[in-house]
Amino acid sequence: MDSLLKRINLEIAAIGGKRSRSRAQVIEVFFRTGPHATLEDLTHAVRKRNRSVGYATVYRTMKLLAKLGYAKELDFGDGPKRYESNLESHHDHLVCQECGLVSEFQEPRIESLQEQVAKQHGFLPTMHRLDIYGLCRQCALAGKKEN
Amino acid sequence: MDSLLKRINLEIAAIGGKRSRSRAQVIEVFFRTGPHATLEDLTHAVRKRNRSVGYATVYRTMKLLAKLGYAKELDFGDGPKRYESNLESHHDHLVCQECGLVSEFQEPRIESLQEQVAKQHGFLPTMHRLDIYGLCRQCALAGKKEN
DNA sequence: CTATACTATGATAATGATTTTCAAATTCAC
DNA sequence: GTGAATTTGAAAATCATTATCATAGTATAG
Repeated sequence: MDSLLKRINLEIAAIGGKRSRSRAQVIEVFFRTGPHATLEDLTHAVRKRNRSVGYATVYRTMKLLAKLGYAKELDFGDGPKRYESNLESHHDHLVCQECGLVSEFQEPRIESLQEQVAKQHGFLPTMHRLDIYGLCRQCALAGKKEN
Repeated sequence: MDSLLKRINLEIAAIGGKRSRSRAQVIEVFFRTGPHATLEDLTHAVRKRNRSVGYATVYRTMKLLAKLGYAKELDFGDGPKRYESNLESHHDHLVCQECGLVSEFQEPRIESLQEQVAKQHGFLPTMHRLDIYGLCRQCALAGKKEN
């Protein structure tokens, strides 16, 4: 964690930025918090430690982390954007439309088919997003019982 | 087109709704307009015919079409949501991050892998969204030349 | 250590898009 | 037509995101 923060600070310095306590706190909270947190979630979490951190700082820090490639912005079409660490290997999402649960999966065969499709279209892919919406196991079972 | 409108009106009646001229115009314009139109696009297009149609009516009509399954809401993470007809067979999107071009593709093998993944997770899928972001052929070539 | 020149911050305001409200108009069944 | 309902258009409210600005903090050169 400390070495990660150091690495990020180096990159920030490299693009002409300076360190800051608030930002470091946001970064630490972000990597310690579960995935799919909203800006509001993160702001709340940071403020538990340091009451004086403003929403704008959390916002700017997350934009910065996204720019540097450490965070990914997610948008599942409902409320606000969510953020997740980009340190782990790539994965896609299963989103429950009933309870909001977001789970993750990897499927290399899908990835490679995507590459193929892009190539066929002369398209140079930089990233993709695959979200499957529906009912998670729990909600699917609950739904069945009701009928 | 007329029969489509009739069918939609029947469904609206079935859920206790009434017809309306403005709504019919929105629906017609929507199906005649190219894909990936925003609410603003649609409002403009409708107003060419009928100056008095309000943005709210376009908004409500599109929500209704989405609810009935005739339209799909798209959100590519940039500006406002876009709408496309859901009458054609399912497809996914290639989104150019440079010029904004959105093209479509179908890949049944990806679809079936998605089914498999969902099943493995005990997940009951209702829909999915796969967007590949990157550079379209044109922009990829333009980028190469610059270097 | 201090001065200086910058970046970062927090509060707040501005923006942009979506959604709601409400009185008036329209539709439909009778 | 009449009455009970839905729909409409304009405007306001909401919600999330982004920009602004004066102040505070950080790095660096001397």
